Amino acid sequence: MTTGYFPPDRPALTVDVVIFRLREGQLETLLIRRAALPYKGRWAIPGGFVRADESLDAAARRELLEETGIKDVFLEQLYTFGDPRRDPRGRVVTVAYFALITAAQPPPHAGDDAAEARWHTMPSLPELAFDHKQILAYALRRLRYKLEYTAVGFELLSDEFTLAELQAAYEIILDEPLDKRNFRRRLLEANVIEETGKYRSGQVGPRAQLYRYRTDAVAEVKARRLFP
Amino acid sequence: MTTGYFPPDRPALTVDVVIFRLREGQLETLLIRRAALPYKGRWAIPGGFVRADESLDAAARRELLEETGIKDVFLEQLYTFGDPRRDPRGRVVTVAYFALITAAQPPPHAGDDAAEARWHTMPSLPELAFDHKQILAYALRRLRYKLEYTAVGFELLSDEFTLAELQAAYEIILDEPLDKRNFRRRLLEANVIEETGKYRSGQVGPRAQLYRYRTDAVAEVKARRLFP
DNA sequence: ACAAAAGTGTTGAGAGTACACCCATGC
DNA sequence: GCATGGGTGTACTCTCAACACTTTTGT
Repeated sequence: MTTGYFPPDRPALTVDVVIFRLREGQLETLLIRRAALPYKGRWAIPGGFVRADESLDAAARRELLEETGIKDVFLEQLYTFGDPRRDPRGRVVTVAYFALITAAQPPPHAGDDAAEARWHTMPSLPELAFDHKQILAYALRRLRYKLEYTAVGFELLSDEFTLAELQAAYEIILDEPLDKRNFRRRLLEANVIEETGKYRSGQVGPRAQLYRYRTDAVAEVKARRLFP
Repeated sequence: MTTGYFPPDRPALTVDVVIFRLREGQLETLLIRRAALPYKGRWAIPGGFVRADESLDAAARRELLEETGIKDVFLEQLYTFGDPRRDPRGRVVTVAYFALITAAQPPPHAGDDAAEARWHTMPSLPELAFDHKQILAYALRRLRYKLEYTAVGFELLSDEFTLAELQAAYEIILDEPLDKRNFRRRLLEANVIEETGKYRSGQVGPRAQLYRYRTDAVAEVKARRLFP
């Protein structure tokens, strides 16, 4: 950092928020259809300009609220994309975030800069505006990665959940089947969830114990070191 | 992303590059003493404004070259810091990078915005300008983290190195002793280094085999999953 | 000859993985 | 009564961690 001089030509700064949820056995992300040029009519990750007096986190949180009406969710800075030609209008640098929300949230409402807002299932996405395909791929990679060494999976479920639901969430995101007994044992031994004493019933079959995430749990896993 | 309208008041955008090297058994970082207000005379992480036509990576690379005369090093984006009050002059958002270089590099030369550039050993640092203490702490955490699941340690050594040197590097950064036999076995089994056939001699004791990093090695480690 | 540093294997403990059946409930 | 889904234990394999001596070379 920097001289006392301030450059006159500054890039515009935006935040883009990749929002994930699980629904009906699928991973979904919220996209908006652009109402304005450039890329008018294309789908894009929701986002907007950072205001003069707000932090980046606050800007991301505000965009999330405006797009979906949701607050108090998991939100994490992802990466900053700054290729000079990523926006045909001129220099726009974007700080990408990713958010995880539960399926039981109010439906999105299109903002003034979006003609439409809709959930898209992850494997089958439309063409995206700008470099948003790249940003989304990055977000998905990060989600999978975080899932493996962090207790972030709970952010996609409601407060109380069964172990079967949690396992299903992991299987959807990691895209591989998991062993039920091993899953349960490890999760319980890790001491990050606790029984609520309540049960989910109504379906065919026995009632399932409901669990909740232990807020006092420290759920970071040490990676197995290779070096060394 | 965004309407067709472009906001008139944009934050200034800088890159700051935390540069690490190992020297004489210590982890060092390059700091510059600020020649201008604010924080005149304080030590700071080298950095500068992003130019209109360059990517963020290019800006970081340019700053690194200007501060140290070095190119072709390990450089990675770290995090973007955007608190509205982090710079008293006004809104400045900075994209932090971190770089790893070998000790055998030309000495730094102070740029026009720095009164002085000097290497500081990591545990004992002076007071820093802006939020640079926080940025540096973040960079160190990331370095340690990366070291455990990535083959990044080699970036701090010269092209050819002995296993003892590599182990010493790990011990300095992780700040804990490592077992020699386990270290060697695991590293060799991981297949990321190869013998050069040459030896380091001159010191008391037997000659030590020199190794080099295998450029074709894929050196990412799967984390041990906790969830599930 | 002595000090410094390189190199080399084995064992025990713990974690990870694979695998199948019984029982409660709703229809 | 039957289909669905919840819940439970064990054995094997592999990885990880702890640990000490011999040999080479420079002074």
